[in-house]
Amino acid sequence: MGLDDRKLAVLRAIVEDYVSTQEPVGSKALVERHQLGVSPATVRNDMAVLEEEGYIRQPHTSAGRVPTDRGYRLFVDRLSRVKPLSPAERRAIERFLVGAVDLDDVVHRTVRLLAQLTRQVAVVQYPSLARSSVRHLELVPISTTRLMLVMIADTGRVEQRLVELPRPVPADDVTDLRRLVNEKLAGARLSDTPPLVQALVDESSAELRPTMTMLSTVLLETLVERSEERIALAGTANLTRGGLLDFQGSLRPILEALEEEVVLLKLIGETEPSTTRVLIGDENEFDNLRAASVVSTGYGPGATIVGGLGVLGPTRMDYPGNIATVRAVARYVGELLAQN
Amino acid sequence: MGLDDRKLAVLRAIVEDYVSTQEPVGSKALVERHQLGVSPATVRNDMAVLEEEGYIRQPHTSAGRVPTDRGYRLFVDRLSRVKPLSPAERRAIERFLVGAVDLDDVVHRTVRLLAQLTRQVAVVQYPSLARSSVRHLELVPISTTRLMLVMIADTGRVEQRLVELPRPVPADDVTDLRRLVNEKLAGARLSDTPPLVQALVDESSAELRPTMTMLSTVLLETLVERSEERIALAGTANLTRGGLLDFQGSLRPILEALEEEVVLLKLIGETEPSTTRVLIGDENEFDNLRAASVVSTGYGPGATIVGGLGVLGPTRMDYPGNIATVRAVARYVGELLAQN
DNA sequence: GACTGGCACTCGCTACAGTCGAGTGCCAGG
DNA sequence: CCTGGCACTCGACTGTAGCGAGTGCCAGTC
Repeated sequence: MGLDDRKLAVLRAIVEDYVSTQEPVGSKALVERHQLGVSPATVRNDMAVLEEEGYIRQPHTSAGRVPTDRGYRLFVDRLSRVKPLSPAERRAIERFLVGAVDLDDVVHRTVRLLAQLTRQVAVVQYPSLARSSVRHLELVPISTTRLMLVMIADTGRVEQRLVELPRPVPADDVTDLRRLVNEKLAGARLSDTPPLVQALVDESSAELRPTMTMLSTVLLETLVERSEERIALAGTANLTRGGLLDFQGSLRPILEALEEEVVLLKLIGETEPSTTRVLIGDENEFDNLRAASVVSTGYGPGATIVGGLGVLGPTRMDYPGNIATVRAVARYVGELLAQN
Repeated sequence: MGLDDRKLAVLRAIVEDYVSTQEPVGSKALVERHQLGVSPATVRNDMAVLEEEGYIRQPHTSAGRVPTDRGYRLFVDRLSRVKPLSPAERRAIERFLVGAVDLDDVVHRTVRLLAQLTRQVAVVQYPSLARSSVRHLELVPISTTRLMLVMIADTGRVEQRLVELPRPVPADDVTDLRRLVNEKLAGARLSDTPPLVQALVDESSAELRPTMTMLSTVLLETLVERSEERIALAGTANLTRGGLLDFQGSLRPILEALEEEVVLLKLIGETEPSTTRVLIGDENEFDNLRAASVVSTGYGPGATIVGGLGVLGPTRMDYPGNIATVRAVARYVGELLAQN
């Protein structure tokens, strides 16, 4: 495809200028602001080639050039180094995350931090239940025919569900149930629990069986089927930066997409181990987000990954900076989780 | 102030037309669409008076009239009847809320329902801890020096916190602690707990005292001080309806306000018993929301109120409709909570 | 063959003038 | 007190013209 070093440098310069000024960049401005060592005319020739190859385009005939999604992709893959964080940013991360008292707190602080540092919309997935193990199951009698099932996962997540019992169950039986359930399930990965739950029913005494059966369905629902992923969001106000230029004038589709947990999960939840993923413009599968880019990564204690986090913004975003920030925050959160 | 019936009818007509068409309304259009029984010229005279009194204004000299915040206020207080809900809406409410399995589920469904029915931004406050009583406290050993404290409130809310212990505590002691704590606190309103917690420390054996002291601080934090209010939000995409006319062109301040839990709580959380509150434009205390109106009410099982819910939208909103919907949804949610 | 300076051209943006029409305020008459 | 009529205002829209940023191309130079 014949892109020599200088053409790549031109592309890089176009991306950088456009990201920072938000205006189409012309050949003259380019040579003035970057040391390309050639004249505007030469740059124009290079730009013609870049345009032919689909890396940049002209909004109007007599305007400067703007990177295409493909151009950003090339930039991210080959032309940018991850920016090291400034000491101020490192300090901000630590200051923000120190003192979190529980998982909710950690997630909320993280999502706000990300939004603030990147000035984009931030998304943080709670540690996925599918990747958690059962730490403890608690049964709390609410009335004679109602139990509250509380599941505490090793990732810190706590899920509760109400269990309607087929008939009144004495307190001693509840104690038995609690013991049985914990003996069988504590320590198991949530994804491995279905056969164990079945075994619980099979092995229980005739007396407890009806209650255990009822309990088991709720257990399965809580642990596996309804396996609720939770999501925290912050910084939507950042979408309005850059006037109405980004997102071709309408925030509507973006806001709609952000309300769909399913969409967000697809965007940030499916990260391969320890990779930072960048989705640019129409690379992502949702029509509503064709004008947006997403930078996401997985996080978790140590090397394991329990959830995803990331930021969403206009395709015209500071990729190197955002990638660096997302990675750094994910690492800090991982360390925080490892301590607990 | 000399507003006779016809002038009020004119104001009502202006509000209704403006809300539905979103365009300044002129005298001619008014007499055509409403049976006022007088000529445009007469209506113009009335409008001149209404303008003098501050109920309507002209965006430009040669344009129609638009209601002011004060005009909406008069409309809401004296000129509108609450619209009865359509059967379709009633059905939608029931269909939406039936089958909720826990509090989170109820709140999420409610907020989505509200957003969908009113086509505005919906806000639902979780049942306030301050208005809840302790149903049960659970202590779950995480390691020898760490406990997970889980508090289950009668409103269905479940809060958890990690407790760092000053020294290892054997399992039997945890059982004792659990019993002591529950004996003392179960059934108490959260706001009444501080002296009880103090009593727990004072009465505990020398052996348990250090642990109990540590536990008590976390208890107080969880139950009272950090008494976290939680909020669910939906329908932000509705802010983009009506182009950029509403909110004078910028969603920014609105989105910023919606990210502040404190702001939302002030808006919907401070409702006097069983009243529906309407805040119009600059009646609310936040500068960011001067272009917005809020309709909110309290909800709870039976006659008690445990939290607030409401909608937020442009001052140009369908007040009668939204008031009716907010009330109806609050009533349904109250019934749902009463069942549990 | 690669780069450069020069030049004609395109086209969006802004300013300005002119027209149109919705809507008003006022007034005289019923 | 209401009404029809009338002059007036002023925003919205249209068309024209000039400006200027930016381009593509070409002939000339190293």
